[in-house]
Parts: sequence; C-alpha cells; structure tokens
Amino acid sequence: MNALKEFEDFIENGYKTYIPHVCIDCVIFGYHDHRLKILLSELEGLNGLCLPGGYIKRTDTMDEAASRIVEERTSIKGLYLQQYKTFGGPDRVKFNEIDLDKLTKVPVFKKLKSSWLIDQTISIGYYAITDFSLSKPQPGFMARSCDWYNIDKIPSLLFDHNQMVKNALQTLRSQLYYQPIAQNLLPEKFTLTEIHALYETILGKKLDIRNFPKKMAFLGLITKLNEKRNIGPHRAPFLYTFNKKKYKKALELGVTLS
Amino acid sequence: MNALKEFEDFIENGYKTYIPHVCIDCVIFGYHDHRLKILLSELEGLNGLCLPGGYIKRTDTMDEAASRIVEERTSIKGLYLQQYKTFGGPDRVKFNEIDLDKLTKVPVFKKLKSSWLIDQTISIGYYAITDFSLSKPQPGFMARSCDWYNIDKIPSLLFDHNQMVKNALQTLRSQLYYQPIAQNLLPEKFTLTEIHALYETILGKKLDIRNFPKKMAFLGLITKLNEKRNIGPHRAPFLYTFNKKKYKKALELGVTLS
DNA sequence: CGCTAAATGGTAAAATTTACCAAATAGAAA
DNA sequence: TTTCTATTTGGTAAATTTTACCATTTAGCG
Repeated sequence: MNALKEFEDFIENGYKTYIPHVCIDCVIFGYHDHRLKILLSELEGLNGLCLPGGYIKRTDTMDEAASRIVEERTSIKGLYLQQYKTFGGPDRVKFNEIDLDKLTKVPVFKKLKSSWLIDQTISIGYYAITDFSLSKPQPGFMARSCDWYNIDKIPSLLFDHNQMVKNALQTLRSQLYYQPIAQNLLPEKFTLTEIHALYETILGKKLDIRNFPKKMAFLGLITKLNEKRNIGPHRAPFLYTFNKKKYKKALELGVTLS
Repeated sequence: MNALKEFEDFIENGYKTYIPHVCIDCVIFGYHDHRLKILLSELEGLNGLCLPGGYIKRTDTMDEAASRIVEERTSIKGLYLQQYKTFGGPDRVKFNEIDLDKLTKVPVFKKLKSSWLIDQTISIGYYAITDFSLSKPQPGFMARSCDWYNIDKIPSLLFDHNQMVKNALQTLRSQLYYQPIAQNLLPEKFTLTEIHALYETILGKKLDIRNFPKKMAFLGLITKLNEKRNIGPHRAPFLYTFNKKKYKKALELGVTLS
C-alpha cells in the first residue's frame, strides 16, 4: 500500500487501529546555542500553522503514542517527553472554520466529511525537547511544511495551539531544576558556560554567571570533572557531567514546597 | 423516564450525548478538623472501590463535566476543581477482570456487552476539595456505597485509581501555597490555629506554630482582622481572612523557580 | 487571685540568595 | 618574551529567608 492509499484507509478505517475522539499534540522544543525554538507545521488542507499531532494506537500507551508522533517529525527515537495538560471542550476545534467542501475535492480527503475524524476530540498535550541542530524536520506527506520557529516569535496558530505552547513552556520552565531536561540538550561532558546559557535561554532571563554554578553545585545536579576543554584564545574551562542520581532523587521527592 | 430506564438508555445511546473513549475520574478531597479524606464508591456490578467518575457531554467543557460529576456525589455546586493528569494505555481497565457475563444478567446491564462503554477509555484526572462535614455523599443508583476514607488508609482500588490518588495528592500539596485551596475549606473568617492545622494536615507534616503565621503574612496570603473569636477558657485568637488578590497574583506568576 | 492552656510577640542563629571584586589563564598580538 | 584580551572562576560581604525557641499575654475556671 502506498502512502496515499494508506492515508485514505486511515480516514476510512483508522478508528479500528486508533482510539477516536482522543489525540495528542506535541510542543517539540528545540534548543541550540542560546536559542529556543518549537516545531510547527502547515497541514495539507488547513490554512495556518499548528503543532505536530496524531492519534493513539489502541495497543500503545500514551507515552508510546507521543513518542511515535515526535519521531515522525524529528526522526529521533526516545526524545524526552512529558505530559503537561489535556485540552477539550466543544470550542477547541471549530469545524465550521475549516472549509470541508473544498477539502473534500482533494482526492485523498474524499471520505473525510463522514469520517471518524470529524467529531469532537480532546487533545492530550505533551512536550518534547531536543537539540534542533541535530534534527531535520520531516514534513511527511501530510504536512506542506515543518520548521523551527523562535519561541518569542510564534505566530497565531490554529485551534487552541497558542494556549498549548504557553502551558507547555510554563511546565518546561517549572521542571528545569528537577527533571533531566538539560541532560537531553547537552553532550555528556559540558562546560559551565554551556549549561548556563541553556538555563538562561529556557527560563528567558539572566542568571548571575558566578552564582549559577554555586546553585547547581549546591543542588548537586552536576559534577566537576578533572578535565578541561580547549576553546581557543581563552582560559580553558573545566568540564562537568550530570549527577543522574540526584536528578532522580529530586524527581521522587516531588515539587512539594516548604 | 425513570432512573433505570434512563440508565438503560445511557448504555445504549449515551455515545450520542457523551464523548466516547474519554472519561473523567475525580479525587474528591474532604478536609475537616485535622483529617483529610477522599470519596470512594463501590459501583454496582464491580467488586471493589473506585473514584467517582463519569463522561463528558458533547456540549460541556471538561471543567463543566468534572463539576457535574462532583456535584452528583457531593450535592455541592461550584467546588474547587483542578485537572492534574490524564491516564491512558491499553492496560488501564482490564475488561477481562470484569465478569461481563454475570453483569449482563442484571436487567439494566442487558446491552452492556455490545455498548460503546466496553472499549478502551482514557481518563482525565481532576481533583476537588471540600469540607467533608458539610457534604453527605450520594451513592446515586449506580453505586452501592459512597463514603469518605482517610487519606492514610486508602485500600487497594480498582483500575489505576491508586495511582490517580497518589498523583492528585502530590498536585494538591504542590499547589497549596498559590492556589486558593484553603479558601475552599475554611469559613470567611478563621483563626491562625485553624489554617495551621489545615496546612499541616494537607502537607502531612508538622509546621512550626510560630513561624507559620510569619510565612503566611510574608507571602501576603492572609490578612489579620481587628476581631477575635471567643473560644472558651483560653485566650481569644484574632480572626483572619484570605487576601484573594494575592492568591490571584501568585497564580499568574506561575511556579517558575529562581 | 492564682492556674491552665492557648495565642503570639520577639529574637538570635542558620541557611540561602544576591551582588560584585579580583585573580587565574590560554592563546594571540606586539 | 611580554603584553593584551576575553573568559573562567575563587572568594566574600550584604541581604534575604528560614528555622528554632524563649517569654509574655490572655480568657475563663476553680
């Protein structure tokens, strides 16, 4: 079966393999060198940008489904994934704003109007993180485009996707000090300057360059190595690694205040 | 239509009014006088305790649906509600562990086996809070029982409901200092001792009786009134109220660390 | 009028965060 | 070789916040 046939079959019979009325939308954050971006797509038949999304196979857990959706666009397996909020309500997707008549004229969408896809759907929000310099976005044949957009220049998105981005970013920021987020964005060995830039960029604010290492050391999240890296004409910085045990412990303790 | 007929119709045609494959389960926390409890039910036809739950009407937002589900059991409108996590996966509800053959012999469940209810369902977790001394649990006709259980004596529950309780409690605790949780559990005017007991009970640990007021005052969450309450043979304590504006502000600021 | 139990003001020590100064240093340029 | 530059990093003082506890106040009771 070729891709088009496969998609026609998805429209007609997808409800047999996937759970109807439930989808997953992913905010895929990409970080590299002081820049934080997210992945947005223009979908075939829709006029505007939206988050990568998809349905849950009946045999999959939600995490597995999210993982598959993310892999389709980034071609990276096993990205760090986190569920952050579920979105619903009768006004989430306004079908009257989608020109179904026009869409149905495109051969693949022939049977869309009467399909299981045209019904109220709740969306489970996940966020993922990766180094955007390592991944080449894949539009696939469903999307006309798939590109990285700077987090501070996100245009108006389709459906409730702007709200999703906002909530995902809030969650990402609140979890930065106890989830292994940075571990997924830096190499095994990294310098203080690198992790400092990462934290500043994700949190969107300045962190004192001399106090930041003390905080990380105090929290015990990173360990200084007895190695340095050669960085050209300046003093060679020490290398550090993550203390994975500490992250794990911080995670178990939870976020309970006081 | 009587209640039984109505339920038979729900089994047969409910998918027209409700969104299939999606339900809401609620951890309803009840607090009173140093005790924290949750509401558990024994459902007709099932052997064990579980959380109050229900489906989402196609015309409702998720919050409205959760509100309705909570109202059915507590007969209280407008309880404080919070979505905390969504649960899914093929192993959530093990239909083979439910004796459908036996169940189908009960007249109301006649058409259950082939109904829209017997299919994989993801559950959106909400928690609610109330003063359990003010509400009389309503089993309704679907449940054989509906009672308050102490949070530290929760038995083994059906499905993944123990996990749900655990996550809900974690969320409740983490939100206690910036969500108006206590406002929903104390009268308009309250004493330091009362709110102190509330915080200790929900967080499950001791908080120094002299430092606690200072913390609350520092956060600006409560305001001292120029009134006292007569409490018998001891010094009359001052009354306090919540500073609702501050809570609102704390909420907007989010939980971002550092 | 003293007694009791609860409420609360106060304060010192400990812990943590914030703000900067100044020294160390690797390679490039003079 | 020496000087220069940009960066890394040790250190420290001040400010803020948390923690631990002592001592005083007070309402009603016997």
